[in-house]
Amino acid sequence: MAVQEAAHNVAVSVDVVVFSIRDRRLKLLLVRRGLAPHRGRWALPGAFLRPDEDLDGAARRALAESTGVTGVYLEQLYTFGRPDRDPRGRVVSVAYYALVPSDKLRLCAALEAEAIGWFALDELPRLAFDHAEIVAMAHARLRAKLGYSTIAFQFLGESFTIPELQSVYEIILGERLDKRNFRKWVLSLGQIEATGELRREGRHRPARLYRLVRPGDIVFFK
Amino acid sequence: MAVQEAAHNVAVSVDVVVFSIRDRRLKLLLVRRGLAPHRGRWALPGAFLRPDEDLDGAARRALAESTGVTGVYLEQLYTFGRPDRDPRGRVVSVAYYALVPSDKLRLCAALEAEAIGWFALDELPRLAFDHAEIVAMAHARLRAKLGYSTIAFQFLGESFTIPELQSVYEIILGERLDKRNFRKWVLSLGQIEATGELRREGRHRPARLYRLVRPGDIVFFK
DNA sequence: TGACATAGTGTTCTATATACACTATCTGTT
DNA sequence: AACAGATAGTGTATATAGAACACTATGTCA
Repeated sequence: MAVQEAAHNVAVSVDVVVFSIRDRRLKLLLVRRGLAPHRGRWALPGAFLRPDEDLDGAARRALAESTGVTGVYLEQLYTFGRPDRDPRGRVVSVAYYALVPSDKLRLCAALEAEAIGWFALDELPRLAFDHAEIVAMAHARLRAKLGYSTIAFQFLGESFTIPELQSVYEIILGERLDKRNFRKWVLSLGQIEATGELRREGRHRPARLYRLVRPGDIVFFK
Repeated sequence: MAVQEAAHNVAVSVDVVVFSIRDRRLKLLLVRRGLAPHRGRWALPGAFLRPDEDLDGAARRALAESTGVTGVYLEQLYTFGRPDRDPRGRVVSVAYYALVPSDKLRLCAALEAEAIGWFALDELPRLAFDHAEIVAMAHARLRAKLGYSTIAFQFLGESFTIPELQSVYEIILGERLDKRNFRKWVLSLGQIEATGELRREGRHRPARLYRLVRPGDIVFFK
């Protein structure tokens, strides 16, 4: 290939920041490295780019291999390429982040016995490579996008109650919100509609269920 | 290098969308390719990543080599890696965009005789590779960031008048703005202060000059 | 000195965001 | 059956931000 003559050769990897809400906290999935470098340290799930794979495909593969999860929201975040970021050689990493709804997590419970763990964002272990920097950027992007997109709905199943959605916002933003104002705001977006069903849970009044008007789409507003 | 065993080898390039305002229009700099593939077609200025260079450094080098411009605002945009995007082989391109103030452009007037051109965004020629896609994403990012950052000031010199700043917004957004509301808004941000000087230009009342309170910083608001 | 061109200035109205307290409906217990 | 406990659901008043809108000020050049 002609391009290889002019160009320095580099390995390209993808790393994925996998967010989910568990135990009413925002957590991310880490894998414990079995090999050097940084053996035994926690790291983001990742993979090297394969010859006929595009970047999104490599990120989906890395996610599926570590969690078994498919079909979730995935977005490219930033590309990290400091020459010394990997002691094995020149590795440029294209970072992604993924949002996994809690109900998809039960599917991969079997995997959890292995070297995989969910960590709250404020209780992260020391991470391999420059992964702490990647996580910080992913967290900032997630918080920013909450305010002007339907990204938060990706943490919930197909149908959800407004209090459930509110708690997603509260957990990610780290602050309590007024439930009257929240309900008014979310309904004014025109993105959700009542299913007509109720969800009963606990010994109290059941909540109305809603669904996205355009499920699967991420909508930007304002 | 151990990493090369597991990893497919890829060439990494950077491509830079260089924006500037010329003749009261938003334009971008393109270079005419002298070599195959896409010989003779217009393309974004770019470079292959060198062994000891980080990604930002490669982007600054590509910018300097094509325009002679240094010290301008530069931001990573997105990474493009479709397997077939370059017929020479596997090339992953980390795209950047740069904002060049009009007064820096006079410095590289000599270069303009060569295979370099400035093109208005709505009059682009057919571009090489997937560069049209890169340009579209850069333009969208630029417009979005206008509303919540001081990014627009990067198109102006150290001191500027409020009508000059307003025209930057109008050119990029493609719509006229009310000058009373614009002035009120921009002053309310607290990011600029009057220098006390005036700029006389043309046969009319001179305008007050302003400067950024924190020159060099890009500030995000709201 | 008058024509012309752009700079600079305030107020009103509308829409959006915030603050805030009580009633409704279910479960489980006595 | 009724009561306690828990969360769902509702409306109004105030404050803030954005939008619409027309005239005066100050320079140059003929």
